[in-house]
Amino acid sequence: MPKNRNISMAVIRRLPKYNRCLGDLLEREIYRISSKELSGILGFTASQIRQDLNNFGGFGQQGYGYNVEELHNEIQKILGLTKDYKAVVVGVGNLGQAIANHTNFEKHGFKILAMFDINPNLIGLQIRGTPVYDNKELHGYIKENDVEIGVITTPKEVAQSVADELVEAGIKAIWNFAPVDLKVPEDVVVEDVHLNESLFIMSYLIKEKEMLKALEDQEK
Amino acid sequence: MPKNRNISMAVIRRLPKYNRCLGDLLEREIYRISSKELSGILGFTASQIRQDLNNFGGFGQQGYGYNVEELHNEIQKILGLTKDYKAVVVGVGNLGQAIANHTNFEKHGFKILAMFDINPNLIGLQIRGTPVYDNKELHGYIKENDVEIGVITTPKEVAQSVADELVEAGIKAIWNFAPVDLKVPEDVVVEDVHLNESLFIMSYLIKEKEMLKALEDQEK
DNA sequence: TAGATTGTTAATCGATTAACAATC
DNA sequence: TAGATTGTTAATCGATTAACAATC
Repeated sequence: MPKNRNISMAVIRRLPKYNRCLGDLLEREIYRISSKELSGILGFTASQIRQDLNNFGGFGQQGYGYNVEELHNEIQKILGLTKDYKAVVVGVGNLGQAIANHTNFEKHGFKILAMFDINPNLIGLQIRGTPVYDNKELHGYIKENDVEIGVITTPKEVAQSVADELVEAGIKAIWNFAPVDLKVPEDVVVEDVHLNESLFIMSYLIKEKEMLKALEDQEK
Repeated sequence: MPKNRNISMAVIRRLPKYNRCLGDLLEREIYRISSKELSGILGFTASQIRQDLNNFGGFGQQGYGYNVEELHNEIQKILGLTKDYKAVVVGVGNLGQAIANHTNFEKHGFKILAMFDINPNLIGLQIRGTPVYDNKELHGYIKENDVEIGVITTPKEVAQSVADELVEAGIKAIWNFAPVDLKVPEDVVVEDVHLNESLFIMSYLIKEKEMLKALEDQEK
């Protein structure tokens, strides 16, 4: 009976970290854990962990802590990982293929049914078992197969128009790898993976660390 | 003359967005912009934009706004994009290859010199011009070529030991695609791209949006 | 029961927004 | 000069941390 509603993005972005941590603990056959111990592993304060979890319900027990398996199950439910999703990839470049072949996603219930491209050399091929169709068939395919997720790995120039097609066909969410801010109606989810931004942030941090080091050396 | 020091991560993570936006404006031959106009494009408040930029210096002019080209140059400098970086990729799976072949990174000064793997079938190959070497040569190669960035696209089981090798060889930063929290000395930068987490967050948001919609329908 | 640890309220801290004097 | 818009200080908002009563 989750209390839900108005969970902040800061909390949501930590949920997968709890999920992974609890999975690891289970693998190590640890079945009980306190917020204090979790704090040691995750690097969040125990207080924050208790606050975060209590957004969704009281999963712990005073004097005991949390049952790892139970909490793991709850968080999987919260994340929506207990159901399967159908996805298609648009843009059969290296990145698109890498994602389609990434077996790990399927393990978590994200099934990539097909890929789409405009390149006639690719259309009709099977790439590791996943068929490549013509972009023109995108709309029909999504409708027919109740596809919920569209992955955009096209060049940035066509990303918005692909997004429009996906929305038009009734997609629920777009996993966007193109370096653009997509405009979609508010009932469509967009989750961005902006590799460029990640790289540039790393570049900034390298520079910052070097400046800091130079400053320290100077002080000596 | 940047005032730097103690810039919050929230600000840093917005810098690439300013950078991209300004690049787009230049392409559209717009040479002058106010924080108010930027606000309309980026979706940040004008106030936040001025605050953000003033962390690094006063780039604007009262009554005029910002010179797009000048500001773009400044932000590129701040991000450290005016110099070149040498990188290697460890783990020649689909993702590793996708990253090595992603020409866009090279355009911004990130040069991928070589890839490393333990698979004897891959070692010795050239993949689109990038040579694949044996993991054993990693340490020597990094030292000899002054490689600054190591990209980890290995399975998660070996990611930490690869990170250790990279650190040992004197790398400055790790771009980590493995779903683990790497432990490194504090003078090494780690920037994570956790695709799993991104996917799970999307899953959560889909569920949340569905619940919201169901609730709205109920109210009618 | 005594000890441990949660759930939750209150206090603190940091980031965002508003306001406005400075100035181009 | 008058209008526009910055840089910057002050006010607000939200997220994190601390504290502690409830309770297993």
